[in-house]
Amino acid sequence: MSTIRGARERARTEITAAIKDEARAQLAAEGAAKLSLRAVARELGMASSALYRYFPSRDDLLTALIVDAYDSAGAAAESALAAAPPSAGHRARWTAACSAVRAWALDHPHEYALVYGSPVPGYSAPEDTIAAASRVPLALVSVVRDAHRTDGLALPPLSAGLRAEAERMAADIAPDLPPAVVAAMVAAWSHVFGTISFELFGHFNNVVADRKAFFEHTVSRIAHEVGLRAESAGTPRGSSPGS
Amino acid sequence: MSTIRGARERARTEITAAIKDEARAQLAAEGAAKLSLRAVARELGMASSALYRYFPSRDDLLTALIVDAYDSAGAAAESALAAAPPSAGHRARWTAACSAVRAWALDHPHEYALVYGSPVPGYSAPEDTIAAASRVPLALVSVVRDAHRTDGLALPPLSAGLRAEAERMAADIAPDLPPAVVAAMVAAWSHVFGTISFELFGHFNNVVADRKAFFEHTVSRIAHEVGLRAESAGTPRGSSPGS
DNA sequence: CCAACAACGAGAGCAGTGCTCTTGCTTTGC
DNA sequence: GCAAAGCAAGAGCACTGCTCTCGTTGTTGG
Repeated sequence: MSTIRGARERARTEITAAIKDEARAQLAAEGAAKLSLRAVARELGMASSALYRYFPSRDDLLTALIVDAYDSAGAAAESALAAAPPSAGHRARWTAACSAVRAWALDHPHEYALVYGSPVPGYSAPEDTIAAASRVPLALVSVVRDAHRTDGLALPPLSAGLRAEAERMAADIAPDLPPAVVAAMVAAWSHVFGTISFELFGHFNNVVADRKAFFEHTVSRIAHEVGLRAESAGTPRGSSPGS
Repeated sequence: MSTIRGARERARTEITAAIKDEARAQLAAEGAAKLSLRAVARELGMASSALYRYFPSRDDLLTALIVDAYDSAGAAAESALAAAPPSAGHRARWTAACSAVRAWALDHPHEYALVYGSPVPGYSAPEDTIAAASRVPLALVSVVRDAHRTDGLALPPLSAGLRAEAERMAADIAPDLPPAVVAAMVAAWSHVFGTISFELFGHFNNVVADRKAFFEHTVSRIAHEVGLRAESAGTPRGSSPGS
């Protein structure tokens, strides 16, 4: 892995990358449904059968693209957090991470649809995707964790029926956070992606015009729901949590 | 339309229905991607080319199924509301409608994915789908409207940046409701479907175990976010909004 | 150094797809 | 009663994922 030994190995990694690049280009141009192995091979000047030496099936190629897409989205969220240090305020970091994910989705709509839309034909999420898939939610968790350690969190309400499940989730995801916060985090996660999906998949057509404003307002409400206090220290909490 | 005139018209409506039924069966069995016109024709004992007399293309068949799916989901929400009269309490009706949508989604996962997942290949949301697509959100709005008229609503906070957009949305969707409530309703709508989508599309795997409990808790939180007061009249609003 | 071996690229081919066009047949409307 | 329109069927085109075989080429152990 460290040093490329022979010409053959070098060629293999290069061709594998070229295939993925061309496939990604087709994905971006036409969507996952129209991604064709033969078209990729044609564009690369090779026989379609040769492509099967690198990816045993079309679904395997798609899975590789899925992992890359998860990583790409995760990297966008992480770099947004890196650019917004804790001194900027936890709520600002939360908004920055969420907006970065939305910007990534708008920039890569077909890749977003590939990972957060309906699962493809016969695919079942392979194990190797879960690490990449976890990067965005983990980035969001890290913001809340930082806030919990420094300023503290306003505990979200937790219904009695969810207490056991919330404790289980907390043990799995973030044992250092209160179960109520972890449950609210999972809800926040699905709310953020629900909003992005609705915008991207056309459900906001004729409904929401200023999508950016709506998203930022929603994300701010979600931050409040998770327990992130209002920004400037001292504001009690009642007045205007949305701005 | 009212009376079926000739044998030919009768046959046409019957065959059209048979095609849709068979297509729906294939959709439920294998998903939208594997729905094949030729397979439908084969199963119906007719030539594939004959099918084009009824649906000019595969996408048109899918569009018909999409409209039916929207209608089916909307009917599920509406009948849940019909079964839960206003006397049952607005929050109970809200929960009933949301749970009915979730139950419908779990019962018809491929149809749900067809309408709320990533849009199909050469997608374009035709005008004739919007009426059907509006049934579920309108059902949710009706619950909130009833609550607004009788018990009143707790006004959700509205950030300054969204005021104009919220007023625009309110004018379009529900002029009789406060803009802040309408904005919260749109967010609630995307949150509910984000949660259902995450459950259905596998993003809750290894995260949420008790999906029903999580969904009901989330829906209750959303109700609070929209402004629906706690159930038993008299409780101020601060104590336990989640239960 | 070179022979055995594994990886590789290309081509042909199979089964399947959406869709079109032409050819007859049947029902409808004047 | 007859022309016109609606209809079913078949052949065919261009495309897809995928498999198999057959030479070729790079790697590697003796």
